[in-house]
Amino acid sequence: MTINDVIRFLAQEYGLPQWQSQHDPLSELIRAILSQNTSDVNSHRAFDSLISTFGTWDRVAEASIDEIAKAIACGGLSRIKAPRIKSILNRILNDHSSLDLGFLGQLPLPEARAWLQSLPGVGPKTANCVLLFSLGMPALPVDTHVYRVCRRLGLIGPKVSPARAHQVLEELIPAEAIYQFHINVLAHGRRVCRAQRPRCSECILLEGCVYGKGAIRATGS
DNA sequence: GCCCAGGTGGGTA
DNA sequence: TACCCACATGGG
Repeated sequence: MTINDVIRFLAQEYGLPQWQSQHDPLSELIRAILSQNTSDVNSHRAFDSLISTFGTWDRVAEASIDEIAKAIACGGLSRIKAPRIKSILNRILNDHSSLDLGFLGQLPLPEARAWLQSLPGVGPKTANCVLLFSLGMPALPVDTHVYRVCRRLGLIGPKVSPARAHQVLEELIPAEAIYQFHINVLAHGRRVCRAQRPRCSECILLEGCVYGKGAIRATGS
């Protein structure tokens, strides 16, 4: 089985999601930070609270760390995330004089990613969320679900770290298929691969597939 | 009351 | 470089 077989199978099972930008890059960035190590319910709650409390990002930038922390407390980890959000907004204002990350769309992917990752609290996963979901760039956010499913599929070896997995998977998956791959892997993970087992016996993709012999290869079609 | 959800950065060897 | 751990809240 090849990566193209996996992509084709996922498309048959879950469809062909078409990319469309749902949030501006800054909102996507703040959403991604609030989602770090946090359940979806809590992170959405924290984002909504931040918006309803301050209204605009300029007002968030003017607020104190304590005020931001209070607004996002319902999401958890507020004492870590509030200073990061404050620092990020100040950095954007200092570098670009307005709270607009649209300039990222004009940069080559590696430069846009490097700039994002230079921000406090922004690692590869958070940076790639902004690049993929808001700007439509071929960057793959590897969260715990994507990491777990891709390991079981043999797309990444058992000793590949989550940080390195970003590079490995982006080299493996055709750029034009990254968005649908991400969406469909999450859908697949939710449906059949949740159990904490080294292999997922009910996963169709994994029949006969083990690390090493029989594992999915990057080459071929 | 306990477990699970779930990225980043700092410290250490 | 690799590993370990702190970080905080809410739902089941």
